[in-house]
Amino acid sequence: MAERISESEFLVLETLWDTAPLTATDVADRIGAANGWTLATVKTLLSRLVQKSAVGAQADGRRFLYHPLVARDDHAAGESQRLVDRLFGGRVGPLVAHLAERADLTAADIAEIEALLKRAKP
Amino acid sequence: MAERISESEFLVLETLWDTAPLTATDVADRIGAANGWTLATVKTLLSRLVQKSAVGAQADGRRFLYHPLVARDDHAAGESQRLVDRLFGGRVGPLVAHLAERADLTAADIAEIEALLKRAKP
DNA sequence: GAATTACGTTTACATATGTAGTCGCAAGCA
DNA sequence: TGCTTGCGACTACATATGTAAACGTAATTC
Repeated sequence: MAERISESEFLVLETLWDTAPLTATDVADRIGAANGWTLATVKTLLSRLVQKSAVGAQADGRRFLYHPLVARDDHAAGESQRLVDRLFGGRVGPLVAHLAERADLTAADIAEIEALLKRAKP
Repeated sequence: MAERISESEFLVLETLWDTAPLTATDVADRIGAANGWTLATVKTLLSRLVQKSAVGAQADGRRFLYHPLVARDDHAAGESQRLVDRLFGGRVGPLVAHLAERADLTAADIAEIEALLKRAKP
């Protein structure tokens, strides 16, 4: 399902997108210290992700190997859509306008987007 | 401050961006029913927005006239930046790519963005 | 075989958020 | 002047989220 994923949960999910499957300890080793989390915290986040069907767990002996059930792209697309809907009435133009105004676009970005638009054109 | 504003609070803020100042009752009249909120709920949301310094309250006799303290554009820009940072490593290109792939771009959007990019170009 | 270790599960607790009721007071109406 | 009404403040309670300890059990080590 499309259960909402929290910020911390997202960081765990990112780790699994990067490498999967991983055990809870693996995940904690990779991002625990960086976020100030103990192994216990990582375990809780993994459990909640499993509950939300965002992550799957395959038994491997007495432990679990966790792997993502939602695609990174799907999640990103969903969140992007949410933002565009909420803040810009579903219009992408104004979003890009905002980002462009804040000089967040490099020349490479511009070239990339222009190429994309050409392809998107009917 | 740049306190995070919740979804419900955002809806109240939107109302004030549309028209300000408004009393709590005014806000409730405008968006209460549509969201299934009672006046009490609207009052709580307004209080929280005031606490977060996102909304200001000017005493008008016994009641308050509420008005936004944060600009709609600033909020939108901040949230957009957050999304881009979190999901796309700060790169705008991939964000647009996602939206383009999902066919969320109309011909008008494309024209608009192209015009924007031309202007943004050095 | 006993002690320690490695796991997942259960439980815990604080803060944020969604949603709303109650209280106390001031203002207007009767 | 007393009653009603309108309003903000305070209080309340459920769920979500951040963060983690305790518990029970299986495996590994000595």
